[in-house]
Parts: sequence; structure tokens; C-alpha cells
Amino acid sequence: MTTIKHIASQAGVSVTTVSRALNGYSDVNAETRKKIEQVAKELNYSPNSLARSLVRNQSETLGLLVSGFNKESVKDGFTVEVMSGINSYIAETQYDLVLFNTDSSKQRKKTYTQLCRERRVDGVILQGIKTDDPYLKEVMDSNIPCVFIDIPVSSKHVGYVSTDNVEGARNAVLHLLELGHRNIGMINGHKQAFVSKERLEGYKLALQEYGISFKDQLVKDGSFGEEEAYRETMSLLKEQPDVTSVFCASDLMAIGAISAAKQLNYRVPEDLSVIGYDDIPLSSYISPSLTTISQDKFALGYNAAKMLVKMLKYQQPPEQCILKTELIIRSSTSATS
Amino acid sequence: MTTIKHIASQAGVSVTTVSRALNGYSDVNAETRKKIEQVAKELNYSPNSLARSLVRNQSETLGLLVSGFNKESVKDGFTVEVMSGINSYIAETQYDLVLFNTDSSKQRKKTYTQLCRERRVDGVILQGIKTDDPYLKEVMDSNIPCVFIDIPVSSKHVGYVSTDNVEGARNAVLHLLELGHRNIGMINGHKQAFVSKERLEGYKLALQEYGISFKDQLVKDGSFGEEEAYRETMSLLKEQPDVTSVFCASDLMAIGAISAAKQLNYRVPEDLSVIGYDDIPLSSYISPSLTTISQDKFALGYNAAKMLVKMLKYQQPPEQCILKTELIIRSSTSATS
DNA sequence: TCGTTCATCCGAAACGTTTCGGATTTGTTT
DNA sequence: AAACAAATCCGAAACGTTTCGGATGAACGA
Repeated sequence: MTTIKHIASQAGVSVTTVSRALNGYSDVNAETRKKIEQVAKELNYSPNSLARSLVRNQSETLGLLVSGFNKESVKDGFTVEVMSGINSYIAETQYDLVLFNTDSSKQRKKTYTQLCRERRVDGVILQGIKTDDPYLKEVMDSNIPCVFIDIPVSSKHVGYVSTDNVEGARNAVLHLLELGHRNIGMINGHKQAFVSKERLEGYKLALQEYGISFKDQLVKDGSFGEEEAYRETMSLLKEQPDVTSVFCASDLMAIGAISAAKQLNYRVPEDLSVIGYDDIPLSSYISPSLTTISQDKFALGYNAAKMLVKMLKYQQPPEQCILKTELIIRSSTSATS
Repeated sequence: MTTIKHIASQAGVSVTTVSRALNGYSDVNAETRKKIEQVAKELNYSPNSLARSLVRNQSETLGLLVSGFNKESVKDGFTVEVMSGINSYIAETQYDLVLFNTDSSKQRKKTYTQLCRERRVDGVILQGIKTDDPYLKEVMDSNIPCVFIDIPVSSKHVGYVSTDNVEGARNAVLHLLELGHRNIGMINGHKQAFVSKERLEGYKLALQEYGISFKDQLVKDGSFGEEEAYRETMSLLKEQPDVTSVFCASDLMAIGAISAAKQLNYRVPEDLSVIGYDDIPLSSYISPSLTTISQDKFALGYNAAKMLVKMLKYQQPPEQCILKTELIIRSSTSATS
């Protein structure tokens, strides 16, 4: 493996000069620079980023800490679309992306700070971690630049990008209300998700605007899973036969809900309207196609990456970035008869 | 940031001893080791992997070179499921994964070897690159341990994991033949994909077994895209009205084909049987649900990672790993009337 | 008593860069 | 001709580890 020293001796200059030549400094003669570049090419030189990082004390790598990058979550296109957005932005910068995943037993043994500092990542993007995850506190305590996705916390060195979940959920439920529904169930995610709290908030808000009192027994947790949502919808429909529509906090759960409805011989949307949240690829293909709140998952990742790079490269302070959502009306919701 | 030196002076020993203590060498007294570990904890020490990698001349990172990790490919769950498999295995090893993507303009400027050597990755997994990609030749020329996914090339330092595409395609077409179909169209991927060549092979093989002569005009290239497959199916059905079934080289294309069929007022499967390849999540949800050849995408990635680690850690030679495929019969194919 | 072995430790070089603080040469100004 | 400035180069330290080759002393057997 050829090093800067080989080039130096071959070109008859010092390592300093080689380094400065290759890095575009101005205090090297045009001739010498050309010579050095030529020798570098001849010897098929590639710089050792490890050595460079060591002395510069920055690695030009960003950590991507995602929990739930597994078989199940792949089906739900959410995680991966966000990742794709992150990757897209990072690909055009000088940074590289290293993948940590918090599910592995290996990484659970290390603290967040250890994880990041060992690899000397310059910054981190965190996605999908729960509100009771010990990493969350650690991130705030450490001083590693970081941006969260869908978790609205911030400090001197941490920002986030998210969508307006309250507003999104409110719009979903308003859609149902405008269609005449008054008994609206909800299949939420789980207690350890910020988005779940916010979406429940939006649900309540919409009901309130229509003067409808909130009933706790109309809300179930499906922990963002298709199967769980199926089961919860089953019991919801059995316990509360008056329900004419249900708002699900994710599309995958909405799909589970529709299965359950069909199983109980409800027609969707004639007997039961179902609205989802996310707008994953599946949603437009199933039958009936799913009315949902669309969030731009790609943009979520893209903007997170952009923010982090801005923080690192230009010492900008972290931001709080909220993206818009959009109601997509398809065929799983209809007016009450 | 505390270093090994700080620990050394604090504990009253040399850096050598600290290093050896922390790395579990036997020639350090139990007392001293305990003392050192305690000081390390007190000072909140985390080792600098950059320095370690530099001197050890191995980085404990693996490169993941994927082309087509973008908005479109996320819909097709293939790429990401493979990635998920890779990630799952790697997560349980000492290695970390760094993401390169070949689409970016940044990385296109560098050669494969440069890309890998700069980051000093110990090995690479390559996924989704085309047969005419210059990287392919470079991989063979370089001496970086590497395993391909779905590209059957091998050498002293490169192995691959793939599925038996000839057999899979053959089974798909045999399924149609057994249902009585004799005019079978094919929507293939593109000329730059190994799997496309192989699947075409299987298609021909099956026809041959039934004594049916191969007709070139029954085969179109849809370049693995839903839209393209839609268009190609349109023209196929118009040009060849006798066709009663079509074999698509990917599920996403099969979905495009079904759309086209519906557009032309074909009923699926009554008027046209459609069989796909891959078995992506979407396939079981669309209507009619898609008959397809299932390949274990997660296992593809998992095994690739496993092989690479085996090569690196235990100096094992690379292998050629072929996974089984399975015919999944759903509702998009039926017997001819 | 004298090697010998064992347990435990350490000094210093090495990995491949970057960068600070000068050194040398050449040209320019007074 | 002296003084200064600009252009171009270089030596050496530094980054934080690992590891080779030994050093030290204690215990032990002959």
C-alpha cells in the first residue's frame, strides 16, 4: 500500500510538501504539484482516511442509529424510506454513513456515548427509538451533535425533524367527522412513542371541535404492528358495536384493522371507514385502497441529514424542523348512511 | 477525551500495561488489571478505534456497496430486505457497516479500489450492480475480500450468494404450462442483469420441456420497473393477442403487468395469468394476490455477510452459495379454459 | 550458589497523516 | 546595496493506539 512517504521520496520532496500539494494548498509550486500528482497516480495512491481522521480529530463519518431495521419493519416501508432520504443527502457530501442498530445485543452492551466515541463519528442521526430508551437521556447528556427523527427534543447540540402529528391526526379525524361519523375508534401505536401521544392529541382535538366527548374505551394500542392491530380492532368492534369508523396511527395497522373488519363481515368502507397514517407504498395497492395521512418519509431523512451536516460543517445551531402532512383520500372511507 | 496515557499516569503504570490490561492479555497482574479498569471507568474512557485500526492495519468495518437504494427501490422491498439481512448478521459481530452507494456523483468519481482503500474497509458486499459496471472488473482485479449478491462470479477473494434463477424461472413457467397455458409471454428485467439472463434461460428451458419453440417477440424488457412493465405488457398484449399468461422477472413488474391487463379489460387470472418473481410484501396484498417465485431476500443478505466474516476472521476461502426458491401459488394464475 | 523459569512490567518504534514554525531562495523596493 | 516581502519548501511533533524485544525480580530446582 503506497503512502505519502513513498510519493515524497519518489518525487524528491518532503512529506509535508506532498501532503500540501495533494490537499490543494497554495504554497506549492505548480510544477512540483503536477509532478507529485503524477507520481501519486503512478503509484496508485489512496490516502489513508484513518490516519487523517486521527490527527484531524474528526472522522467525516456520521452514525445512523436506527432501532427496528429488521424483517418486520421492512414491510412497513417507513424506516427504510427515511434511511433512503438520509443516504441520498449524505451521498452528496464528504461524509460517510455507518450503520448502528440498537436492537443488537452487541450494541446494547455499550452506552450511546461509547458507541459513538469509539468510532469517532462526527454526528449522529437517531431514528425510531422509544421515549423510555436510556439512549435518549444519554444523547442529551453527551455533547455529540445529533438530530432526532420524530422525537421533538432539542438542546445546544441536538435538533430534530418531524411532522406535525397533532395536526395530521386532527385532519384525519376531521375527515371522518365531515363524512358524518360520530363514533370514531382509534388504534394507536404504543405509550413509548412521541408520535402516538401527539396523534392521540390530534384525535381528541378534532372530537372536541365537533363537541364530542372523548371516550377512553374507543382507543386501543396496536404497537404499530399489523397483527396486534388486527386483534385490537377485533375486540374494539366487538366491545363497541356503534363504531362506524376507525383512525389508525399507521397504515400497517390500518391494514390489520381492515382485515379484522372483513373477518367480522363488515364491509369497508360501507360499514366501517378506516383511515391510516403514513402513506406507505402498500396503501395504494390494497383493496380497498387506503385513505391516509401522507408524510414525506424521504424528506424526513433528507432534512435530518441536511441539518446535521449544516451543524457540523458550518457550526450552525440545531433546528426544529416540522414537515407538512397531507390527507390522501382513497377508498377506505365514505360517508355514513 | 481521555486516552490510554491518562489512564497510565493515573494508575501509575505504562501505556503498554494499560493496553494489555484492557485487551485481556495474560501477562498483567490481577490487581493491576482491576486498578486499571477502575481508572478507565472513572475517567469514562473509550478507546479510539481510529488509532487502533491504523496500527493494526484493519478497520473492522465492512463496506456495503449498493446501487439503487433510492425512492423507487424502496417500494420494491428487495434491496432493503437484503440490506436488513446483512445488517442482522453484522450486528452480532465485531464489525461495523459503512454504506456506500454507487449512484452518487461523489462516489462515481472514485474507483472501487479508491473507495474501499480510503476507508480501509476489511471487506465489501456488493449488491445490485450491473454486469457492465466498471466496478465489477475492478473488484476482480483488486484483492479486497468481497462477496456479491446475485452475481455469480468468484475468485481467490470473491464469493457470491444467489438463488437458482434458472430453476426458479423454470418452475414459474412450468406452473403456467401445467395450468394449460401454451402462449406464455415474459417481461424480463434488462440486459445488464445476470438474473435476467438466467431467468430467460429458465423460461426457455421450461418451454423446451413441453416442446414449445421459443419466440423472441414474446419477450420484452421492463427493466424491473412497474411503469416500464406496464408499457411493455401493453404492447405485448396488443401485438400478441394469443398470449394467455405472462411470466414477469420481478413482482413489481408483475404488478405493472396486471395494471396493464386490467386497462385492456383482461380479467386476471381468468383471461390472463400473471406470475411474478421475488415475493415482495406487496404481492400478497394486491388483488388478485400474486402467484410468484419466492426467494428469501433476508437470507441472501444474511448469508453474504456470514460468508464475508468467515473469510476475514477465519481466513476461509470464498464460497458459492445458492439458495432455494419456492413457488407460491396465489390468485393471479389459473387454468386455461 | 548458580542458572532457569515464570510472572509482570516497560521503552520505544511504528501506523500514515496533518500542521506549526521556521528556513531558503528569489525578486522588489528604497 | 541593504532591507524587505513573497514564494516555496521542509523538519519534527503530534494524534492514540499496538506490539516487539527485552528488563526486573522472585521462586525454584539442582
